[in-house]
Amino acid sequence: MHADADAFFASVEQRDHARYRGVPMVVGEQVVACASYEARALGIHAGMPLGQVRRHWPATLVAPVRGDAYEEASARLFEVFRRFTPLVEPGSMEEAFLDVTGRDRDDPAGMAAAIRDAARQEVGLPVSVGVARTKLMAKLASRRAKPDGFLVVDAALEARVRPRLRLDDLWGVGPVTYEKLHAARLFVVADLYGLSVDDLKNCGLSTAMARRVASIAAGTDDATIRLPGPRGSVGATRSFPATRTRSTVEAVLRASVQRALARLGDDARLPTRLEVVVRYDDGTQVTERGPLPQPTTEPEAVGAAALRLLERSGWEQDGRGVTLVGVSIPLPRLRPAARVAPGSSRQAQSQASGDDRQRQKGWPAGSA
DNA sequence: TCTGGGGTCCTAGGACCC
DNA sequence: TCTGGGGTCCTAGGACCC
Repeated sequence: MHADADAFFASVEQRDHARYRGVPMVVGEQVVACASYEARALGIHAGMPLGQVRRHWPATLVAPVRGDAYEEASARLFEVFRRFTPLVEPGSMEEAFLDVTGRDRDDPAGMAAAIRDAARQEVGLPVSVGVARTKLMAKLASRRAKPDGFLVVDAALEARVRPRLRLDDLWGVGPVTYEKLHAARLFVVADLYGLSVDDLKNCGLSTAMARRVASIAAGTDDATIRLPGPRGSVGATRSFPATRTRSTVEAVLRASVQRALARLGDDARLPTRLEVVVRYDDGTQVTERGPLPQPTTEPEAVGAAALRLLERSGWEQDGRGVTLVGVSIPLPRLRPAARVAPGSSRQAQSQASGDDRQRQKGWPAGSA
């Protein structure tokens, strides 16, 4: 099952403020982060500059982004999801895959309705639900069910629909991969029939992507729920008009360090590494990575390390303007307390990674 | 059909070790 | 001392997702 809140940010604002209900409105600061369905009907969509919205649709209401409200709504939404099954894989703040195998009393439509009702009653948000045999099909089903609906894809429907799926509609196939498939005159899933993984690799796909695409054609794409582990990294970036002024670039980088560290919250893990990203005005991007002098969340120490990495990128010697800088802080997979003496570290580490694999493999979904 | 920002996963090449 | 094979870790960059 794929459960996905409709127009999440906009729906939270409409829930909390009567003046936003039933009218075209958007959430955003500079650009539209989320448009209400009423606004979408006019042609407004995420990513559109707010200036353009105000020019063409002056009656459209604009709500500022209230991150805390969305976090809170997200937490309550996931509480609802977890009441139906502990096997919940978040896709983002507002959507998740749920393995409900054996929990739906052979009534997937009833269960989808129950989840939607619970989200509506308890969180006040519309949630669309897709039910199917695999994650891909469930995701496509919830997309099709929007807004505020649900769709159950049974075997007969899947057999009809799957061959006709457009490759550029597939979750996991982005513009780059689609372009390669398109160049090989492959457009829908049925065009993949008879092609091997090697054939797809010869189209320029990586091994992992070729396998994924081949499995979609074979109908063996996965239904595995991956339970979320601790997050892998925190980061912050900021874009700005192209500049070559050192004080500007360094100030933005320092501020990014502060924001990334703040994002760490109560996570007890101490970062040991740091990454600095620089984007130039021709769109190219470079990343400098390196160890911190010692594990720390001390802003001064992390900031100093960030400046060294920035220096190392050679941006000042580069003729191009800089349009974005930021940091990403990878978080250690092992808790410091789990560290062991050097003599046995290898065994301890391989054991730990084995555990992680076990966790990531999760549970098989079986067949619906 | 690109706006900005926050993430995950994969890959290729090199260093290093046994 | 050389050769081949296997493995891990690190680095830098890409693709994709919301």
